[in-house]
Amino acid sequence: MSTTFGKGCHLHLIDGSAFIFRAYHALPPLTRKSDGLPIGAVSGFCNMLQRYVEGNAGSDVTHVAVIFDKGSHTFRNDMYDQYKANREAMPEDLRPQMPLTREATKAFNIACEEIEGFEADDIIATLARQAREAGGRCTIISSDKDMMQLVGDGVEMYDAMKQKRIDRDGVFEKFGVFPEGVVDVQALAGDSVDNVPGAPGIGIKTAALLINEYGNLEELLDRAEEIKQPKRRQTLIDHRAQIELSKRLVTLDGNMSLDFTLDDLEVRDPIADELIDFLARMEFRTLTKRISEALDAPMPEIKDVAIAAPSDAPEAIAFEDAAYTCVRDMAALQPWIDHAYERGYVAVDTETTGLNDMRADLVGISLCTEAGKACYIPLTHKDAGTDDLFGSDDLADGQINLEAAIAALKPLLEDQSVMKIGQNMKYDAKIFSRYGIDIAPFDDTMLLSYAQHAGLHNHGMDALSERYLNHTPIPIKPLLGTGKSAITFDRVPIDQATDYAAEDADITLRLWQVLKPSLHAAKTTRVYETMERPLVPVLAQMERYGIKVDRDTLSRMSNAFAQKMAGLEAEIHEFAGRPFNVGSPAQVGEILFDEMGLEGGKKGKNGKYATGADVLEDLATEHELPRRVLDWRQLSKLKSTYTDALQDHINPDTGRVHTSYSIAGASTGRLASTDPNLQNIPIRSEEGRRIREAFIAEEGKVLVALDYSQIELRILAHVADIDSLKQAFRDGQDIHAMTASEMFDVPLDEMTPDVRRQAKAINFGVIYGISGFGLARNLRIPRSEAQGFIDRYFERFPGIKEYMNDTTAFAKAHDRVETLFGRVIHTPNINAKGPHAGFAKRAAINAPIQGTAADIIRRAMIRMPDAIADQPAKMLLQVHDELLFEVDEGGVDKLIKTAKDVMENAADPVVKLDVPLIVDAGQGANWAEAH
DNA sequence: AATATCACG
DNA sequence: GACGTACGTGATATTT
Repeated sequence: MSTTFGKGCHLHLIDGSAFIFRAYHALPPLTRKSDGLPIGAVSGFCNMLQRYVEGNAGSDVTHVAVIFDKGSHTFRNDMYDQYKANREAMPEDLRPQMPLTREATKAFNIACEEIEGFEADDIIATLARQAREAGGRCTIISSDKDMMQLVGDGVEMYDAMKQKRIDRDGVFEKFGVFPEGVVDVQALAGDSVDNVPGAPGIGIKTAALLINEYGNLEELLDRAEEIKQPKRRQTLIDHRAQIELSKRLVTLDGNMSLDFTLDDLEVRDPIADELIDFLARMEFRTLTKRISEALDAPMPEIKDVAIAAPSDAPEAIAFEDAAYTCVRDMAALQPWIDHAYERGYVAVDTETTGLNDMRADLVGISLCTEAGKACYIPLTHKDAGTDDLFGSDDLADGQINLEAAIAALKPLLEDQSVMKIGQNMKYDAKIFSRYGIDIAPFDDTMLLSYAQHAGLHNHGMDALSERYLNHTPIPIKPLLGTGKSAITFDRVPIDQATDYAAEDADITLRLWQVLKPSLHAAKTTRVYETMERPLVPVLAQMERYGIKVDRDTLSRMSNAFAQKMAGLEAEIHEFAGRPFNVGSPAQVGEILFDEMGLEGGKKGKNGKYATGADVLEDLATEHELPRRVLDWRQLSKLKSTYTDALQDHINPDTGRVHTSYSIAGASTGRLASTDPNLQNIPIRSEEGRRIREAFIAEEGKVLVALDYSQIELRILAHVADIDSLKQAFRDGQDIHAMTASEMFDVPLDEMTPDVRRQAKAINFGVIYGISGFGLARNLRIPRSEAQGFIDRYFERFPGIKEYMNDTTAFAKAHDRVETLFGRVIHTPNINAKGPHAGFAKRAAINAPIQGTAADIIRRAMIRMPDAIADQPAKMLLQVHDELLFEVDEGGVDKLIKTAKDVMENAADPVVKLDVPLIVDAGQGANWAEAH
């Protein structure tokens, strides 16, 4: 029944990606009611297709196709590696919807085409050319200016949004040239969206002027010397190669070889069953109804069960009654995999031999596909053994072979259309990656909670289960035991392991059913999608790389510290008149205040003297002993926490130290580093700083440190809108000197270091929610004087006081504050009375500033891997306002340029800061040199 | 398990 | 007018 495409035929080509992105951005994040699958873009896409079909009833269109992009790497990336390089990554909640838009197109019985490595534009160009050569007409349904070069001679565009046809005149309106001149204009003007460089300083207007004058780009470039304006002439001469490259980038490939013909695109009527079945599966009630009526087909029933079961719905199986399955062979595993595909989501949890994801081995995997329905797949449990306490090293019977299970689960865990749900997915993802599985897409209940409830409670599974499911999870302690007799999970009997592990997956799924739907109402979808979840793979990668630490350097330092400590200890005992434990604050207090009778001993609530550094510092003027104790403590700290402990953290397999970052630990959005903490390696004291010499680059490589300069003060200047501070940052002035000058009426060139130091303390104090008492203690000045400084400061910078008042008022009204990027930090004690009140107030003032800085570096980190993908460089560590890289010796300059650029522009495009962000760079063979 | 101390931004 | 007080973290040793 097929006609050959030719004269009288009319081909419609729909730009699929344009439809999808418009649908995604125009609609609020809609989720499928039964399971929470993000579905907003698919819904919008279907509505647009439907409107398109309705609008075309009775028109002359004979052929139609929806054309999609496929793959992110195209031949244009081979030409120019920066092509489309500044594109934001696809939102996580859009990715699983992409395959569904293809399904939708097919459900409408419209041809659906995509070709790996090519943009939709090229396919469209090729089809448009074929249609034209066959003597037919072609309409491209898109408003993308990149395709305007195709217009003319039977080819037109149609802007579905503005409902406007674009013909040759329409193109002229947009570009100032007719379609044949479009690529020349684009080559000159460049395109910031696709990152096509063009000629600097030349926009569309100028470009059109030039092309119209000289006829075409080649002519223009050949005769560039004739241009009168000197700057323009020079630009064209200097950037000739870049302009020619730009032209190649914007020119569409209309000569692709396709494995289908125009005839395959003939308009077909929808098949009612298939279309309605698809729409019903997506649970689009309104659209299903409308189309059922239009096609005169019965309206199917769409189940109306929300994932978070309403209270009047039948209760999900109680945890106590849930019977969990132990999967012991492949035949038993398959139904679980099938069910996961069917539902489109599955909760996953791994059990391992330990808590260190760099070293622990996989013991088993649990899956949960609906509340109360979960299984545990034991893989490497050891034989229980009969009388031997430790059991044998043989594998227990009745377990699937590890490799076979991995092979069976890998497609599911990597399938873009199935959402994997985990609690603290970074851990499981790291384990899976060691077994060759790149788990995606995923949701993380810990991060869902963190995005919504930071500041209210912690986000561990136990706390979440208690709070949101009213259920206490089975504790792990009784299974593993404690102390010396503790066993690893592979020694836990499989039946006990099943109850525990399957329940974890069950809990995780139920938490997701509660926490995912509430994300949107909490207005934290964007924070979760763009600043929490995408960070997981980035951190996982950094943790896996680790940083090289030289054991010998640490060991030598430990010995040196031990010697010095022994000397100090002897002196201290001498001064005290008797031996005692210098490491015991209680005993130090006794010696100082009871036995030696020094003044100023203050007892805390436990009846112990305070002997903190500030106290000893004051006493040091009166006696030799306190100074010695201070020195001893410094060395003790350095030795025990750093030079000794760090050695134990060197991974024997890699020779490197692998920290673990907790994403949901700090309420403000900062990361925290644990096991070991690499965010508090000494630097302030000269002795401590030398510990950084043990953090080294691999042979032939260099460590590069990039840190934001004064980022929190810059954010303060922006949020409090202080013109003089903002201007000072724009001018690159010394901000503390400038503050001092304003406050104390001292001209900048007469500034003394001491006055500047005081202003610096005040600047930082402001960020922390300043008080006279705190400033007085920090500067060691009388409280009245400190209060005077603060009053003076607010007098000179009234906007700061206003910011503080506004922030606390907002917190009191809403019980939360927010960062510039919308991160929510709850302040539950802000309306409390008593001593809590002061804490809460200062925390509320600090949180938006610290949190915004945290957001900015998070954004930089998320963009960094793509930005440096082509460089011999790895991002290793984050220390709040600093990123540390390891890079091949020859690649230092390029890395600094790229990474600095990413960091300085990390707020874009969501927040436009009134102050520039400045990043300083250092490099060296070790961390001390790099900083 | 709680407390005191001190390392970092 | 008194209360207490700089913000955010993690690791270690001592003491309970």
